[in-house]
Order: sequence, then structure tokens, then C-alpha cells
Amino acid sequence: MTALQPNNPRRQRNPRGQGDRLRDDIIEAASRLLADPAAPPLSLRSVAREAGVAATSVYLHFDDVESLLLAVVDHRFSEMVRLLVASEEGLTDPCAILRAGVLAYCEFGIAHPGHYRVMFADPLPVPTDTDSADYPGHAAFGNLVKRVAACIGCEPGDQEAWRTAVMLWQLNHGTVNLRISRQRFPWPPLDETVTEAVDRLVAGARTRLASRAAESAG
Amino acid sequence: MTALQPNNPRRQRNPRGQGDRLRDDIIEAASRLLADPAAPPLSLRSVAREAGVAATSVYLHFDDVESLLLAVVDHRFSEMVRLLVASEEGLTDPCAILRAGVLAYCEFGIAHPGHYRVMFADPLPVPTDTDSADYPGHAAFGNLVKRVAACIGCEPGDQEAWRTAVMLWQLNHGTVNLRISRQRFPWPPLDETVTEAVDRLVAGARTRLASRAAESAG
DNA sequence: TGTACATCAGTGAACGCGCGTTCACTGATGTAC
DNA sequence: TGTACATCAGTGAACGCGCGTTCACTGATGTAC
Repeated sequence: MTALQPNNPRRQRNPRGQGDRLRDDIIEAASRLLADPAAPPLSLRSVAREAGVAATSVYLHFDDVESLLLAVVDHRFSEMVRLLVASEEGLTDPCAILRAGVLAYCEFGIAHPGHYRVMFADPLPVPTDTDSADYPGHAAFGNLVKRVAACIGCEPGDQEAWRTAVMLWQLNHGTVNLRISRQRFPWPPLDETVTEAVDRLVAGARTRLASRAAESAG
Repeated sequence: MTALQPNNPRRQRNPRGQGDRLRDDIIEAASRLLADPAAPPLSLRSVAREAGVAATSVYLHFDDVESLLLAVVDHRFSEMVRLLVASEEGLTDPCAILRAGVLAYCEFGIAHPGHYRVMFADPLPVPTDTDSADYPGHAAFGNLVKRVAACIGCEPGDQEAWRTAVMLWQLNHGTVNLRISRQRFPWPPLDETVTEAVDRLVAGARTRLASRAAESAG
């Protein structure tokens, strides 16, 4: 059995004490394969080939393909959060910051359709005892809630910020997924729909906050 | 090779002239297998087993698994459109009709996560020369545009109806997919978010229509 | 300074399995003469 | 009324392939004495 492809020559063995570097190489190899949304389902052997390593070597760092997938998902969510944070740079208006974050989210998803798919694949092979705070994507959602609160003018813990953030997340997720799966639909320009939808949902949240304030004042 | 499972005894051969009935049986068998969103990818042999038929018999009606998948998708979209149409029954207020349609869409998706997934799987294995009007889901979207127009009070061909329908479709799709893939997230009650989101997007559309009218009048 | 041993970072052959696909076949039902 | 033939609705054996998983092995580098 030839374990290695001719165009993917065998990698050099890592020096002693740095065996963990293969772990990252495997994650990156899996990431490259998953980047194509039309690619066949990830197999242990295809990852090993892509990494230039024997199939059995994957077992040195991962129990199975699912835990490897989870590692990839974690990496991608970290990258997404970095982009979300970066999108705030140079802006001061809280609603502009919210819009920029939503746009960055959608752009990330559309630019990495294959990765976005596994990040939200069902069922995500997460251990059943995973705490909700450890769930991949938790940080990204927290960031969204914070921005919504700042834009509509309430505490980050306010229920209205959470509710509106949920709607926005749903909208974002649908926007990304539909543009991936229905590429030939005549979608309107991304920033235009995103801006318009954010503004409409935010306006509704403000109305609710105002009527609540009027109630408690009356 | 045993082609048939003991618990799935061989089906009776169809009478002469009714060979097409196997086609429907195969579609239904594939549908049953796809109903489970955690099921492994559909294979020709698993469908044949589920239908109680030899693997080769699938070739009598389908070129490959992809065209079988497309047939399943078409069936599911037809069912969805039937449900959308039925959701209108007994209602007269156009905005209530819109809300009911949106809710029916989400309920269908959440009730049939496995089917919903393949309906919006990427890449949908549709022939590249498929007309957009023949694209699966076209009728469902047309229905949505019509209801939006009636609710916000404009012609069905008006751009504003189309724009808002796109936002709603995105929202619906995100709502369904997220609830499928993040089952342990503390989602708010479905009808509540749906109603609230629809109302906010509709209010925004009305504002736009009004300001457009004011502009052309001034 | 040697040298035996332990550890690290992997390799490679072999297995059994389910898969898509091919090919020739079967057996019941209709039809022409 | 008989019978030869055609068609229909499938079947079943066989193939080569990639897969996950196992098991024993390798060969370089460090470490104890």
C-alpha cells in the first residue's frame, strides 16, 4: 500500500519533543480539504494523504475523524472571532459597530463556505456533557449580544438585546447558507440587505424598549 | 451476496405495465432514510435495502444517487408548498396570512430536519442548465413574495416586496437551520420570534414604501 | 568516553466491510401467427 | 386453440476501490550508568 502521494512528498519527521506539531499539520490538512464545499466527506485516509503522513499517524493525535473535525471547527471559530473583533476597529458609533460585525460574519461565511458548513453541521459531534459556554461559537454570539445592546441602548444583560441578537443570528445564518446553496439566485448586494435588515430589527427593538419604559413610567 | 434484509422481505413484483411504481417506492425509501439528520450519507445500496429490492433495480429508474436525491427534494418541496397553501386557510388579514406562512415554513423545516437539509444541501446536484423557474423551491418563494406584497400593501411585482421576501427567507432559513444544528441553545418559542421578526421587517418595508410615496408626491 | 536501554515520532502491511457498477440471467405476462 | 417469441420487471454473482482499524515494526535521539 502506498500511503503517500507523489505530489505530497513525505514530510520530515519532527525533532524530538515537538511531536505535537503534527497535530497542527493534520488540522491544517483537514481544513484545506474541507474548504471546498463540494468535497466528499472527510476521511481519515484523505487527511493523512493531504498531510503527507501515514494513515495510522492520525491516531497519534486524534481518536477519530469526529474529534479531528471538532478541532477544525474550534480553529475556525477562533478565526471568526478575531475577524469580528477586528471589524470594530476605527468605528465609534455603536450601531455602525453592530452593522460592521454582522457584515463581517456574513462575509466570513460566504468566503469560507466549506468551513462554515462544518461549523454548523448537524449534528455537531460535540460531547454530550459540553457546557454551553464551551460550545463552539459561544464567544461569537456573546460579541453579537454586546453590540446589539450598545446599539439599541440597553444593558448587555437585558432580555431585549438577547432577543434581537437571536433574530440577527438567525438572519445572518440564513443569509450565509442560502447564498452558499442557491448561488444562482439573484441576491441583492450583501451590504445592502444586511444594513437594511439590521436597521429594521434594531428599530423594532427600540420601539419595544420605549414602550416598556412608558409602561413602567405610567 | 444477500441483497435483501430479513426484516425487509422482498417486495412483490409489480404487474405488467406498472413498473413505474417501483420508482415511487424507491423515492419513499430514500425519504425514510434521509429523515434522520444524523444518518450516514445516502448510498444506492442502502436505498435498495430499504426498498426491499436488489441494488441493481435502482438503476432501472435512476441514473445515480444524485438524480434520486433530486427526485426526493422535488417531492419534499411539493409537500412544503401544500402546507404553505393550507396555512392560509380560514384567514383573511393579509399580515396574518404572511405570519402563518412563515410559521408553517419554519415548522416544516424543524419537523423534517433531514429533509430540510437535503432541500438546501450544497451543492444541490441540479443540472447546470436548469431554468431558475424550475429550481426546487421557486414556487415556495413566489408564494412568500405574494404574501409580503399583500401585507405591506404593494403590487406583487414591486421591488420592495421582493426585497423584504428575501430578508424573510433568509431569516426563516437561519431559524430552521440553527434550531436543527444548535438544539441545546435556549431558543425562544418559535411563534414568538417569528411573529416579532416578521412584524419588524414588515414595519421597515412600510416605512420605505411611505417615504418613497412622499418623495414622488413632493 | 562508551554503551545499553528507553523513548519518541512515526511507518507499512494486512484485515474485513460496504460501496458503485457490470453483466448475464430469470420468469411471468402478453402478442403474432 | 396452440405455440413461438418479445417484452417487462426485475435478480444475483462478481469486480475493484477506498475506507477504518489492528498490529508489529523502525530508526533517530536522548539518558543512565
